[in-house]
Amino acid sequence: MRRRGRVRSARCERRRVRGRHHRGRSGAGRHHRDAAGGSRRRSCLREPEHEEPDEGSRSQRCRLRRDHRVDRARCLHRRDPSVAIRHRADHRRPGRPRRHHPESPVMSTPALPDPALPDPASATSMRTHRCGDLRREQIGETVSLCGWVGRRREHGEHLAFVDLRDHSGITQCVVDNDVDVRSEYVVRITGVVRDRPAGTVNESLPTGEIEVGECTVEVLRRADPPPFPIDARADGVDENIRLQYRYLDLRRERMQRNLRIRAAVNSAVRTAMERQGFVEIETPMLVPSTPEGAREFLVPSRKEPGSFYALPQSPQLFKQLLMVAGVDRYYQMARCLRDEDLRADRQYEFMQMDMEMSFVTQDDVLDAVSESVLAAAEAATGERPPPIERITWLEAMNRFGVDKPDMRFAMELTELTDVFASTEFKAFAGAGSIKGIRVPGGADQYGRNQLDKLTDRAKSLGAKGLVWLKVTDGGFDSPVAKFLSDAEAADVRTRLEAETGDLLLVVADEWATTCEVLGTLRNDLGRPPVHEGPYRYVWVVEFPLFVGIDRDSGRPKPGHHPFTTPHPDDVDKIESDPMAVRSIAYDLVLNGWELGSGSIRIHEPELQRRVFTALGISEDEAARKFGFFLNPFDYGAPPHGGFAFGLDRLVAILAGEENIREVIAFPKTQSGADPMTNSPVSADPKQLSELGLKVLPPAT
RNA sequence: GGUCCCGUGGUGAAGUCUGGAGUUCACGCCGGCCUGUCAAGCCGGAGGUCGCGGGUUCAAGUCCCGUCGGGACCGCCA
Repeated sequence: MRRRGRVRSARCERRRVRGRHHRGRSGAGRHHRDAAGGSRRRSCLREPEHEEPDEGSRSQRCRLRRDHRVDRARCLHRRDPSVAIRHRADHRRPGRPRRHHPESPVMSTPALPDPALPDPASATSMRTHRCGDLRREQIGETVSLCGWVGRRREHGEHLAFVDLRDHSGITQCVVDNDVDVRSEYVVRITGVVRDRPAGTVNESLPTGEIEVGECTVEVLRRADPPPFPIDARADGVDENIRLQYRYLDLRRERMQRNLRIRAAVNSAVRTAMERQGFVEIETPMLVPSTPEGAREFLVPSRKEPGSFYALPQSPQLFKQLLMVAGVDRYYQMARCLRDEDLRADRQYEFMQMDMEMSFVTQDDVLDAVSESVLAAAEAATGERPPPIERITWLEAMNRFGVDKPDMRFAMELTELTDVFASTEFKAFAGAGSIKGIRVPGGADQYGRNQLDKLTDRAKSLGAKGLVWLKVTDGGFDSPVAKFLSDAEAADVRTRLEAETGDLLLVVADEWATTCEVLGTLRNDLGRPPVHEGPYRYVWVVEFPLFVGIDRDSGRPKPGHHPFTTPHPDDVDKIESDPMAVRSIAYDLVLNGWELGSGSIRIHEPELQRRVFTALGISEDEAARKFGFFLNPFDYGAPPHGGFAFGLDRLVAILAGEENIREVIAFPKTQSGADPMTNSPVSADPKQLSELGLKVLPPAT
């Protein structure tokens, strides 16, 4: 009872302390943000009423997200991509003794630990094992674990189960004294590994056969209750709150796993590139602004007020100059920055595996990149994908309507132009291209309302309209059925292999529009979540050299960039039929996500001149805009080509995530803000004056 | 620049269409009970300026306008 009294008083005191602490913490948080200064939007964020998280996601989205999470977990369990990462200890040779002297110094982890050796990341001066390490082999050993207190299950004064958690997993510790430990306290627990009593094994935990008993608990740091549970339930928490407390979000298994998949991918990519003789070379972050491409982040120069650096949107020009420099094979895990609007698959800053090689053809580049991507996939999933297939851009457009086809599902575009060659139906007559897709069993799933929405969607994508046909036993249920001849109706049915109950969607327009609209609808209606089904890697090759006409200048726009080599078979057409010229440019696509792109570059001045001319760029303009880049070629540029793929996207898909923010430790929101650091913040007037800058009042 | 969805105790939701007292549910938190639990259980309690501002109304979480914040998408991303 004496002890209980102590506990009570300790808790009472804690309650008092906690009350003050809470207020103090909130105040401190505001103070911190106040110190950062900011615009009206940010000062609004700092208001007390905004201090507490107050934004919740809506039911449907959340339910979907939760369901998705469950499915994903199942799926991952099935494919088992992360076991090697999560439970590296499993790979230890049984019987090999573990080091468990608290004094044992442990040096830094090698980049590629030999899985056959004891994991050097395990023991430290303070612990003998990580929380996910212990198995039946350790029974009888006295161990020390360090970590955060997860769930506690108290059964009166002499028995409490504490789930001790670190990045590696959870171990149940049986505490029979009354130390006051609460959620997320940082503790060190020393005790003896023992068998769990019969019937109490937890099969859902890798450590579930054992527990640590006779525990001595040292509280290393008390902690306030977290704003959300540090487990899978936080998947449903508003992302803004997760980002505000990212350091807590990252404690969760899912996020730890994602960080480690990312590290494994990085490591595998580096190894694969180095094995192939590529040299990692860093290129500058402060670079000149380049005339073409994405909007750049500008960095003002202090030494030269009024002049600016740009942050690189890619190391493109440097890597090509490295080829001129005779490096032969370059690669870099390159941070790239683009000031364009953010999306689920786009952040301001992102990582690319950037590479370039000399004296090569397309096959050499594709082989080298494939090796690196497949090695990364194997590292993350434990399974090496089959060789990557190739299709041409034209085939991708015709069959899937997009240049980044998701080939995990069918619903391919079907050619119908010839069916309606002499149609009476005005909407189809004279259309450049008519194609359709079949939504199996879609007739019942799509009511009038949804079909109207699909039509709106098609129109917003540039189509003049959308024809829908519900397949019935005798024919079509459709507003346009009466305009189709019997022969046309029969042909449509046969071509699309339509069966009763299907929904058919038909678009008639210019070829590009028809493809694009149906390709988008195909994705809208048929695309599975990114983590489902097989991984379908595909090289899309033979991109057109020019795509579309620039609205402002009236010139053709380069499909990849203006230094891309035209396809040798099409070089003759650069002047006569530029839009028909293919290029040696290629994209790598995974499950409908563009992972990256590359090309064989032009290294001959004459060909470059012809392409510039086709692009409407005069010699003067070329010299002015690209001289700094192309003049070095005159000192001897080797034939070369390269590629870059986005690591964030690759990791996201391999981790089963729909959003690259989930595989970035500290991402930005869609508006480009970081709720944790509250960036961006307004600049100190002194900084501005040093840089010779003045902020204009907001235009109204 | 545009379209759409969403802001309700610490967290997630219901309530909003059809205005009538801050109502409800789950988790968490605080206290009590509890010796084999494992997202423990039982009992009790605290906690909200319904994002913010304006309007309509006798009356607004609910209707209208604006605004801030989050998300998805179009434009943009050579």
